[in-house]
Amino acid sequence: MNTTENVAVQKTTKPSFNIEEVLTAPELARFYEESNRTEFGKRDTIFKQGSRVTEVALVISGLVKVTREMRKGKNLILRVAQPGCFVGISSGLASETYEYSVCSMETTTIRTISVDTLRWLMESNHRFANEINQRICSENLFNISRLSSLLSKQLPGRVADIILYFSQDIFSSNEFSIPLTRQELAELAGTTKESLIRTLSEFKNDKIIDMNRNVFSINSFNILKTLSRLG
Amino acid sequence: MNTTENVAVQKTTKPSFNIEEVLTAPELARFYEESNRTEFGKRDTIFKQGSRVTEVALVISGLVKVTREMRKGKNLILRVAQPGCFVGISSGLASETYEYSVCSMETTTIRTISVDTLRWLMESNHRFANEINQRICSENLFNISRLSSLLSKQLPGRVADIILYFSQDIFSSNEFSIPLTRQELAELAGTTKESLIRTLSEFKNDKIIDMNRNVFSINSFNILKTLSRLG
DNA sequence: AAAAAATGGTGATTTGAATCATTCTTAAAA
DNA sequence: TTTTAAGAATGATTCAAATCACCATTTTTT
Repeated sequence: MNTTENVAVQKTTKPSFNIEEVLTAPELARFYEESNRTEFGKRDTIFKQGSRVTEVALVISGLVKVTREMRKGKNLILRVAQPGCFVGISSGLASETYEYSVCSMETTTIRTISVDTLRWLMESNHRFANEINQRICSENLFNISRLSSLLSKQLPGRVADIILYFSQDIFSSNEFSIPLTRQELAELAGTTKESLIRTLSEFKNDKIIDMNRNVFSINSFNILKTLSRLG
Repeated sequence: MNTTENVAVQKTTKPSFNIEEVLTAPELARFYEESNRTEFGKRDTIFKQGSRVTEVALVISGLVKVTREMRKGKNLILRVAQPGCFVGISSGLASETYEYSVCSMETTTIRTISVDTLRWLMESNHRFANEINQRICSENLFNISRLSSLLSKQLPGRVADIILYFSQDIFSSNEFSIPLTRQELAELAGTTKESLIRTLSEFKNDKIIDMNRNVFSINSFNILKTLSRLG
């Protein structure tokens, strides 16, 4: 057995620092001067996969999803980003175009800065640069973890993973309302709408969770964790 | 249709810069002073998933594979790293333990440096830091690309991907000998030994490739690319 | 050189999940 | 309110790939 378990979803969506604390006054001034605050509705496109990268964004309030558009109509939700998270950095620093789309899941405010400004801030402030580096690396490890989970676990394990993900990483609660459709939940679990629904229904029948419409509550964390572990 | 196609394997394994060119004389001196040159045999473990991260490595010569150990006996090869590539950076900068194993595929020389030395170099030299950042981001985009390919393509497309990967990214030739067993090729394509063998045999019967033992040669790049594209 | 182990290859069978088809339900639009 | 559309749910069927069971071949060890 491995020391590193395949917990598909780790605490990588949670921000580990606050801009205001890390940047100096002049850097912060420049950040606010050169960034643009934008508001988005319940389900708007913030960055579109395939379009030219100009900016990265910091989520101020709300919730966004980062999705990879695969073949026609098939999507994979990579992660959900919360206030304090940056989105678009990997594409910004290593690609000409966005390699994924970013969409709001609810009313959301973001601040966008140009890639140049990001680079300037990173050169100007080592601590900031370190924090950004660490986030990129964490995101990378998170993707590796998902790669192995999505590839090696079967449905019950993957569905358990996404329930634990929302409970632990996003809402820090065992009762929560998920602002995603069944189709989107399937895109997070790497499956189809029908299969996801079936698995959720089984969980409900087995009293592992309660669920009405989009409100979920977890009855047995242990069973979910076991399902996640055993795949 | 998307602008960004799911080319599973992109040129992320190729190094984009040379240490000697980027570091200053004193930095280089420190790099050589604080790094250790180590030689490995045909299939040795360099870093072991789950063990405490102390160092990252620069591949000097040879070829290594980066693998994620999933459940009992199930592995996924994440990438093949060539001379000039660093391995272990994501784990080094964002984890206490290695999140993947690194193993030599042939006689290999590496230089290891401590994470502290890596951090020092990154703080000391902006260009070096930028290059490292860019590599981490590329690796991340590469993993995202694989995630979507492995999840959305079926076997012929995934097998076509790995043949194209070795041909284009690793050996830059349409005839090459792959230093991996069938089992390992399966671990790269995210499938089982038997299924991989069957698919390769079909490719051979259809005259898309020639193959005897570990020597592969590509007869039709176009068919492979089409298979990769259509999944 | 003989024995043992690891790797390569094949056929038959099983199976998890995708797909297809349809109904029910909630939300939005006319 | 009625109509229309979008989302949720369930059953029946199909299918790609995993698993199981072997045998052949190559490599390594004794």
